Amino acid sequence: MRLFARDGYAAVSMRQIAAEVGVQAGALYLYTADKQSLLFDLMKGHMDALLDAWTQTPAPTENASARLEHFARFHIRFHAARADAVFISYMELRNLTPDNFAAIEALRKRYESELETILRTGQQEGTLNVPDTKLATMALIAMLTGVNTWFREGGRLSRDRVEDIYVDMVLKAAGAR
Amino acid sequence: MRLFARDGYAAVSMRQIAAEVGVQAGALYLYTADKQSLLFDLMKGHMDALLDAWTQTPAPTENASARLEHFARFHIRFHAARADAVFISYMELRNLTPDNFAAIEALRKRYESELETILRTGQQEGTLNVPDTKLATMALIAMLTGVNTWFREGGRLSRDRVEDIYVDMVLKAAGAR
DNA sequence: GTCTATACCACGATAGAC
DNA sequence: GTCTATCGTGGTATAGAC
Repeated sequence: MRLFARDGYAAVSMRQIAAEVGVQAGALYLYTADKQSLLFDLMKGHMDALLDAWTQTPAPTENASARLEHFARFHIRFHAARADAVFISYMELRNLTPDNFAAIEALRKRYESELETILRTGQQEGTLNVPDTKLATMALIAMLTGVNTWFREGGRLSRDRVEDIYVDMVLKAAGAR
Repeated sequence: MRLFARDGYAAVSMRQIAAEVGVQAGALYLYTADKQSLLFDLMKGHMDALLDAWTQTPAPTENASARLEHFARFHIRFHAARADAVFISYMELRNLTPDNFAAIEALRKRYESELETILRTGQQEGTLNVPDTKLATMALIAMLTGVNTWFREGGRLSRDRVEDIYVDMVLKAAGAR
């Protein structure tokens, strides 16, 4: 995972991976069918963990605006804690075989639909005001996941402060009242 | 550019590139020093074109809120028209040599600082309200560039409608009054 | 379960004929 | 300016000894 995240799937050789874990290249094939499976298993594991974690986090019941804040905080925290897996899951999609790609894509859509449901509910009950729930879903996820591209521990702002600031912008963008 | 965008720099061979343009692999080296230069020149060309286009677009003078809307529309339009170059410029950064990476990074920072200046001015004059100009810069750019990951011509919404909706969310997120 | 050795292939880049 | 041919290297994956 570390090597794929740093150099990219196509640029990492099985020999390098073997060296990293302290065996010879041939021994890797006792644990994985081929290089492609290695990539797919990493991505699948990440998406499963994401959906599991979300399902098991108790959501606020008051209104959709509170649930949106809850989602934003969950998203930032979960993704910040797994920068390598997140990076791979966005960057290496094109290196998946068609079947594997479809499987990962389905999981990603399931996660996105969780946010879309919140936005649609908020629109209906009047606690949120988004011009288009589908576009707002994509826009907010892109914004939140973007934290990973620049945030580094020990910088100007703490993780919690960054989270608060992004939550503020997310709620405003979604017209929370 | 098309091959790099579709399969990734590391996965595309000089032989494939040669076949795409209708020559043999050896002939490519009459036009480029090596594969790395090919990537760098594509990225450099894209960033130069971006900064040139922005500099040459007349910006509104009334207030920062108007300039933010102008920036958002410019960003979406410019990036939508060059999906391949944008994709490469974000995905292949790690395949640049350190020197080449630094050169591209400097250009990217120059572009980001254009948006940051708008946000800071708006904060001072009171037409915008962002919790942190640096974070808002990163958040808004991530949101706007995200359009490219899902937008396809001929879908549910026209390009102009998508642009309007994103502008609405950008202005709200930046606390435009 | 891990090693060494290797089959087979494709890579980037260059040389030299035309 | 483009071709064919090739150099040297390194890729994934497997075979078979231990």
